[in-house]
Amino acid sequence: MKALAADFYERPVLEVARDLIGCVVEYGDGAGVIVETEAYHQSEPACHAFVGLTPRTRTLFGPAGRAYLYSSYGIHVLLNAVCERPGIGAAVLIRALEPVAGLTTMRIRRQRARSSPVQVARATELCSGPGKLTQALGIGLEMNGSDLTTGAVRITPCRSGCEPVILTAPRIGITKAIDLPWRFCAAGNPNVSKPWPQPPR
DNA sequence: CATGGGATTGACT
DNA sequence: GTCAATCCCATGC
Repeated sequence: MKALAADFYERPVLEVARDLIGCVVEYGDGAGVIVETEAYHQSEPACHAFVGLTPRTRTLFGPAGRAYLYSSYGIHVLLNAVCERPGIGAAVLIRALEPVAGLTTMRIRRQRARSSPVQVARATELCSGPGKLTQALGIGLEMNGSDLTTGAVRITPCRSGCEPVILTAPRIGITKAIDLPWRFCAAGNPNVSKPWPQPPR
């Protein structure tokens, strides 16, 4: 399957975040369907680009369709897709995947960092979080700035006819701009990270 | 150069 | 529910 092209990413970040649900992240032998995303934009303080152009945010302000990778809490690597025009700092955080290929390798990678192998037995525990999925796929900081449209980390389109029902909710794990409903989840998918979004009643 | 705060996870009470 | 691990990098002196 052909990777999504740059014009897919060169749109308002909220649209891209929603449209990425159902698309597939591929790297090496591993792959997973995106089931959870969050949008970040330079206009709001939770976004790294809010502080302007620095060495850290260079990728964020670059061309759309690149991977923005950074280290969180010094332990985890988080994968984002850069969006909008160059000069605009915006990206979609990929928060969770439904594993579809390379599960054996994912289990080995995830098990390495754990004292207990119990949790990695479940497929739904392999990529149910932004730090987990990069570890499961083996994506490291060295991929920062790489091109998602032509590079080793690829994102391919949602299979037509398989578009999931999407839930919108406030972003999680942040302390600023916590009110913005910029989190998108595939409704009812068990691979979504906790806390699960409140379903509409 | 020193300091402090995370877009998290997993272990433990 | 609480809490620590661990490091990048923005900020300030």
